Order: sequence, then C-alpha cells, then structure tokens
Amino acid sequence: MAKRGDVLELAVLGLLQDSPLHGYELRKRLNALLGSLRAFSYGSLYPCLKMLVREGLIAQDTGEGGSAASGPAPGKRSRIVYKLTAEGKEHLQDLLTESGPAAWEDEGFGVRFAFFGRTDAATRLRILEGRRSRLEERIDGFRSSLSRTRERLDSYTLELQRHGLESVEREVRWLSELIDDERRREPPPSARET
Amino acid sequence: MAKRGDVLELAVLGLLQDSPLHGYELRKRLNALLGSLRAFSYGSLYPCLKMLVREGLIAQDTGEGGSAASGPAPGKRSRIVYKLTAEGKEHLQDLLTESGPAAWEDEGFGVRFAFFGRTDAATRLRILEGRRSRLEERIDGFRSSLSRTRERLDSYTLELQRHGLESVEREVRWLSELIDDERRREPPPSARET
DNA sequence: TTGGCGATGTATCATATCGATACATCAGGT
DNA sequence: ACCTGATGTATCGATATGATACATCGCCAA
Repeated sequence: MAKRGDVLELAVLGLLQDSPLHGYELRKRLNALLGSLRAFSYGSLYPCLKMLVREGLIAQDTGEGGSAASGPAPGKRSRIVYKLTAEGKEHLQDLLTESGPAAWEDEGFGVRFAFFGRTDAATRLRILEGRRSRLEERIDGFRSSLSRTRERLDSYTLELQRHGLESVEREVRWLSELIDDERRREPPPSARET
Repeated sequence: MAKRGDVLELAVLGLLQDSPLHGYELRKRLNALLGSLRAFSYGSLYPCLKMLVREGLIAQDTGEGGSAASGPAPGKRSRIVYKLTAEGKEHLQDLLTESGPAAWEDEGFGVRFAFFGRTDAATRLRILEGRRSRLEERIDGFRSSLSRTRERLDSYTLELQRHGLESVEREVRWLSELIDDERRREPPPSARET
C-alpha cells in the first residue's frame, strides 16, 4: 500500500488544477515543489500521465479554450498539454480529503501539505495530528532501541542516533506549532454534535 | 553511480568486521544502525551477500574457530554465518577511506559516519567538510529557486520550502560542530609539508 | 550561413529495488 | 497437544530509477 506512484499521481493532479501543463513543465514544477523531499524521473512521470489518461482523470488539452496562460511563450514546438477532467477534479478532492495513515507517511504527508491550500480546515487538522502521532511512535521505537543497545555503541554511532532522534523531535515541534495555528484560525467547534 | 547497493555493501562489510553474523541478525543490526536513514529488505540483503561471497570479500564461517561470541544462544537452528575475508578487510578499508562525492551523498555519508570509529582522523575531516559543502550547494539551489517563485506560492507551499531549507541549515550547523570537535581532537598540522 | 550548444520536449529500456510472501524450525505459554 | 510469535533463508512480481535516444528551437559567434 501507499506506493510511490500514488504520491506522484496526487502531485500531478494537484498541479494540473492550477493550469494545464505538459510533461516537461510538470516535472520542473514537481521538483521545485517537492525538491526537498524527492525528485521524480521521466521514467515515472510519463507512464503516470499515460495511466491517468487511460483512467479518464486527465485529458489532452486541445488548446481551443482561449485566453489564459498555459505555457510560457507558446512557440510551435511539439508538446502535449494535459488538463484535469471533471472526474479528475473529483478524484483529487477525494485524495486531498483522505486523512488516514496514507497521509501520515513521509512522502504522502509532504504532497498533501503542499496542497493544504485546497484542503478544508478539518482535514488539515486531522492530517497534522495523524502525522504527529506517527512521528511520536517513531520516537518511541528509537528510544527503546537506543536504551537496549546504548552501551555497545561507539561515540559516532551514538551521535548518529542522537541526531536522528533530534531531527524527528524537531519535526514534532514544527507540527505542534502548525496545529496551534490551525486551531487559532478556526477555533474548535467546542460542543458541536453532543 | 553511487547506487544504493554500494551503501548496503559497505554496511555489511562494516558490521562483519566486529564479528561474524548471519543474514537475519545482520538485517536487524543494519536497521538498528541506519534506521533513521533507511531500512533494507531481504530482497536486497541476500542477493548482496551472495555477490560478496562471489567476489571473495566474505565467506561462510564454518564455526571451528572456537571461542568468541558469534550468535546469541547457539541452538542447532540452520543458519549461514558470514565472516570477512582478508580481501574483504582490505576492500572495507578502501571504502572507508574514500572521501570523494560518494561519501557526501545522503546515504553514503550516513553509513560512513556510522563507521567513523574505524576511520582515520584526516579522512573523517575530509568527509565532514565535503558533506557540508554539498549541503551548502543544496541550500543555494533552494534559495535561488525560492526567490524565483516566491510570489506565486501560497502560504503552505512557502512554509514547506522554508521548513525544508531550515532542516538543511540545521544539518550544516551540526556538521560544523562536528568539524570543530575533530579539529580540537587533532589540532591542525599547522605547517606540516611546506 | 553555418554550425555549435544548451534548453526544451517526448519517450523507453535495462537494471536496481522493494514489499510481500513462502517455507521451516524453535521457544514458550495454556 | 496446540497455537502464536520470533527466528531463519530465500525468491518473485510489481515498481522505480537513471541513462539515454531522438528531435526541435533560440541564440551567439566565426
């Protein structure tokens, strides 16, 4: 479950929601957006586009629509521009609303966070909290593994463990700040459905 | 270049230097040691072991040698214990002394750092500095990409970029501290070869 | 105007890698 | 006696990657 391709699919659909794009431009934006997480290769992107077309989530944009910006200077160079279909928009909404474990994993969380601007407040909060508890589990695993093996580790190994642990703890603190922000923005529904 | 398998190879050789081990135990220690970076699967480990045997870097340990601890309680369960050969030890030393770009990448650096205890001081310093400048390049790329696209990013995308950037900057600071430690431990050769 | 070169653009393939699983023995609890 | 979970070796199909092929374009210099 939660294959890497799913992440790519979500990212492509998300980017196409803004404006129709062709493969090359798509890859550039993909790596600008998620560069801190991971890069995608053409070997993944093009098959993914093909599959999305086959499933009817995106379609070739025969640019008759008219005005808006699609590419940079529209030279006559051969390019295949894709746009979201109605089904694609629907599916994207489903994916963005998904707040279960798939949205807590490293990459799955990253993409969804990048598109938080299109996600409703309740989902944002669920995802942030899920991600945080996911990382807290990881911290627990770390700590117990560390206490089990601490004495037979040399100082460099120990430092590596310590640094890894600290990174995750720092990420948890970051998430906590974001969660507080969200709560401030939309105060809790106090007692909505009792 | 710098495939993932190379990292696994180095890690296996490094672990076997301490004591002969069998696959299952090897994987456990691997994921305890590098858990913060990445997990290795059996689908990678066993082929790797096979290849290392074929290349003569490790060999089956027919446990006649006698006394020392190899596994936990030596029940009669079937297991294949591997040990380093002389060639393997030699190759491991070469790998640990490598201080070029391969030792600056995320995973390559992680493994080598984990085995810093077996690495000489000059190599440690070269690797740490190489890694740092590698990350500084990454920061530059980040910044310029950010300044090029800042205005058309929503607040969440921006926050993601900011957070990614900060993580790398933090890592650079960590490296700088380590470098200072190394320098203090072995003061610079001031004017050794002039 | 020729030609070189780097960016743009689409596309595929061999290879590397992962996750899941099969199969088997063993320790310990009920 | 049975069941469950840890130990242990091993492989396979599905996926992902990096490299590369191929072609057009804009631009600058000789």
